[in-house]
Amino acid sequence: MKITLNVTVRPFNLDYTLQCGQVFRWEKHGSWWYGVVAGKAIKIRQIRDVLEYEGARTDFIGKYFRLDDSLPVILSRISKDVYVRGVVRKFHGLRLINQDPWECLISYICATYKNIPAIEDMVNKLSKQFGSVMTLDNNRFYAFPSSNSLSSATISELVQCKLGFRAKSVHEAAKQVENGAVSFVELGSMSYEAAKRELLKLPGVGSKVADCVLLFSLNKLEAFPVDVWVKRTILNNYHEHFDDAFIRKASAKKSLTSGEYRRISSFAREYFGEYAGYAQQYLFHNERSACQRA
DNA sequence: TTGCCGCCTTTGTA
DNA sequence: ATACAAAGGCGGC
Repeated sequence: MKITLNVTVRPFNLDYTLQCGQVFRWEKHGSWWYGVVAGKAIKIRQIRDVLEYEGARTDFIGKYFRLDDSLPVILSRISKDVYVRGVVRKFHGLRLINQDPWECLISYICATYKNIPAIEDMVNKLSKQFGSVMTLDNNRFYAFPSSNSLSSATISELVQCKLGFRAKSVHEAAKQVENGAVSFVELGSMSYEAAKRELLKLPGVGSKVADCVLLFSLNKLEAFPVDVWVKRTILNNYHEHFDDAFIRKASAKKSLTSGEYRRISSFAREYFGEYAGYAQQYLFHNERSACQRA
């Protein structure tokens, strides 16, 4: 199956989109990217204007990669100054992905105080241990485990997947999803603020994790997750929007208080506007790629 | 109500 | 080798 994008009207860069650290389960072999989405193995590649794929329907690909988002409009809206304009130009075509909320929630609970390679390792171990196996091009792939399978796993089994202190949160969150205490369908229909209040009730979910779930899987494009990289880039490049005492205090510490988090993310939401989440992902990817480390 | 401290596993890197 | 950083959260005071 193929989609012709016409990238001048509908810009898209598959590599930036899958490499920028928003998803953890895609791997590139040769020119093809392989991943498991919605319980099915998919392969996809991009050659200039053409997106070629197997294992999914066209409408699913379009929805997953948000191909209906008008990137020219979004990028022009968030390009409020020369700095962000440069970053947007550098990674032009990067799109947010519309992830499965359940997988996104567990992935970002695991992401707490871990770097991206370690997160990929944890999520792959969870999938191999608890997910169903499938084959594509003679390679084995594993579905992301269901809420039922993670809620019925033991803590020690989860610890063996290198989750550490996150194991209890993952287990408890899985139980709450499984028993219906949280419904992603309901969250999707709520406002950003209301959905965030609900997510914050889950164990292992604070402001940052909640914003990631809202942005990456619940269509709340105004969400602006602030992790260590985003904090760094905002305080360095937008310091004129904060007083010196705040800059010094927030820069010195590794983790933010909830007040400091709110101050940075609400500044960004007001400054970048309704598509602040897109700005966040471009800035995050730029800050991280400026550093050599994965 | 808010702020600040210390701790929470594990892995990789300098 | 030993220390530090990593898409933070939470309970204590």
